[in-house]
Amino acid sequence: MRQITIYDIAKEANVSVATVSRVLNGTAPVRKSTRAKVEALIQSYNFQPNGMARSLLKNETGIIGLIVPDLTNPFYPEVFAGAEHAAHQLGYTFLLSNSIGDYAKESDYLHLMREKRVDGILFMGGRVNLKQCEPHLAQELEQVASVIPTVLVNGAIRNSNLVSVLTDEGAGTALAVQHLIELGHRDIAFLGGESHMSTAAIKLRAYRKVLKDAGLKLLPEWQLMDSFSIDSGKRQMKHLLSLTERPTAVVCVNDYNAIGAIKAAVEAGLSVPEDISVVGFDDIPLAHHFIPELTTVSQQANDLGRTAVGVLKQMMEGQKVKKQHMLEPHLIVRQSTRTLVQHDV
Amino acid sequence: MRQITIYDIAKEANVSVATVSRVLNGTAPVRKSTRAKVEALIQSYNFQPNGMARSLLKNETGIIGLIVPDLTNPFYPEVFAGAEHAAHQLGYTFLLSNSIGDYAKESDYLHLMREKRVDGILFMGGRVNLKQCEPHLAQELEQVASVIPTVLVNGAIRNSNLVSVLTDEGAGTALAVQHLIELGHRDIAFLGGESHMSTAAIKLRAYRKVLKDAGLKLLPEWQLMDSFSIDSGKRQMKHLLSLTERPTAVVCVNDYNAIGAIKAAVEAGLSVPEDISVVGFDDIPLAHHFIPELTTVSQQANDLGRTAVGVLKQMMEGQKVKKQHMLEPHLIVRQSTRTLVQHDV
DNA sequence: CTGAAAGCGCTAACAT
DNA sequence: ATGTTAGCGCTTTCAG
Repeated sequence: MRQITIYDIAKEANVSVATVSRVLNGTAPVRKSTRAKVEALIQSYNFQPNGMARSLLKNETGIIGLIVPDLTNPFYPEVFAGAEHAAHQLGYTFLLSNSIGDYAKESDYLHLMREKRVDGILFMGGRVNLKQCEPHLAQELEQVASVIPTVLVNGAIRNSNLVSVLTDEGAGTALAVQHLIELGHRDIAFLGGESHMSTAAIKLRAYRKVLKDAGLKLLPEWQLMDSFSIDSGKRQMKHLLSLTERPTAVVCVNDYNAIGAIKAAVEAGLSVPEDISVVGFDDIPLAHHFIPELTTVSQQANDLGRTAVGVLKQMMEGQKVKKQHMLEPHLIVRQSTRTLVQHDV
Repeated sequence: MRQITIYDIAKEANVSVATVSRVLNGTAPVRKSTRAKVEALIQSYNFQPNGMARSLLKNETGIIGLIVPDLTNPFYPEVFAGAEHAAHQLGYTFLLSNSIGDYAKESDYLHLMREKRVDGILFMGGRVNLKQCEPHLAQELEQVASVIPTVLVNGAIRNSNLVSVLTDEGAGTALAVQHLIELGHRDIAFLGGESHMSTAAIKLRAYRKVLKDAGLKLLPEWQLMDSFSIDSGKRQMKHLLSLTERPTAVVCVNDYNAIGAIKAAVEAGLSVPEDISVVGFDDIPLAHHFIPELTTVSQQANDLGRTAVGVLKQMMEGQKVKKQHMLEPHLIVRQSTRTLVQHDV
């Protein structure tokens, strides 16, 4: 059914629409009595101005488009929460889309958001997590970004001008490996994710560098790549345990992998951390509720979201911003790692 | 910077805006050559029609407003995923808001969505999960619903005409309790959530009924109410273990409570399910990755989301729909429950 | 097959 | 302090 408009109110109050608009927005003085009359009408009709009309005129929607691969991965809701909090204070709401890492769907949504004229875009996952993003996908993103302020969250696209907000994952991994070394571990493996993703590559590189700098063993068969799931962690740990030369500790590409690894170890009759130390990455909420509680690297997902909105805001205001905004991760030591004890005493 | 409009295209192609509109929407035949000319221009300018203008005219936005208490609770992303999938196929996108169970924020968002003229609203959490919703909160919701098709997901408001899609939580709890009884348990406790929430009340009632019908012990001190968090589960289990008369199994209001309960039991030196059986509710993704894997009741969160969108769609099309759409939950038996063994042999 | 023009609901000059 | 009016960018009669 047709909703009440500003005209209906104006007519009934015997004033012009301009006056109604004025009381609505407080944009110019209105005599007290007229204001009261109008306000009463607004109340009684429960009138709410049409945002589309206003948006069309002002050329702004108050909406930020958020493209996320999969909200079911607890990392993203955390980022979302941070972003939402910041955005709400600035008066923005989110148009949200799950891209499921499907590039076509990402493109779909990119177009949709352009059509809907969102004021800004936050893009996570999919193509911006690739080690090497295909040119046409990158170009599409740049094209959109040239019209709508866009920031890549927790990812980046090389050789582009796209601005991104991300965690220093290399530094985070170094923290994890160093922690294990300090605990006396010398045989440390790396459980990776999909090798074409930049996060896996960055972390592997950091892992190698720290081990090398420490003069420790760098076995190829201890550098695994699979995917980011719990099952992947299980598979990789199973493989590790089947080797004749076993590591005493593993660094995982993310918390899911770590959980999978622990499950596999437990199923094989080992204890964590007594028999093998495991460190994760991300600090998903579950990490400190799992048994054992997970030692992990916090990406401060909340901050990531908050910062991304802050940067986006600046861009929407037409300010110039840095191309890269790096957040420092930090190590959270809990129960899944501990001092190496020599079993062969 | 100003974006290209249909007028720019029209002028450059030497046609009227009407013609451009026609090729854009295929709403009337256009001569092949003109069409080609226009399409070329659209391509080269990378023109994208302004959705706001169209929305204003058509009086529809293609947006569904989704109000959720907390995406950080893994149940909701699951619902979202189901809803998103269904909505995407129908051409809708979501405007998403975290209400954090804050009624004022819920109201805020309700107004916002009305202002933005979303085509429909999906409302979860907060006031619709209350055992008894305050009249003015209920009224506000009804007012919005009278203007915008609205469905309550996984909740309801008594004595209202608001339509809702929900799981039969009573039936689900009965399933859980019966399962324990069949395993030989006779001393079964209930770990609840906040007592003013309908879900806690409904589940408690079902728990009582099944036990009573089976002629089993119904101790008041085994019927706990706290909140829905992991910590709450811990607290409640700790309390239970401090009693002189301990249950051999517990039914929890949700998976978080169950996980907390297990943690507390483990910390107290017990094993699950050897010493005590635990069943959860919701089947969050974590449930089958936890150690031990959780026996739980699946709400089929995905279905909930999908169904809600289906019902909403019907409402948006002006169809009449049932007031209540009940989904049947089912039991998923995993590792956290098992046959009672007599310790006092 | 194509163009002219009205109008969706609102805001913001510009008058008065 | 208030009214008139011109758009914002698009779709859709209504004419040709």
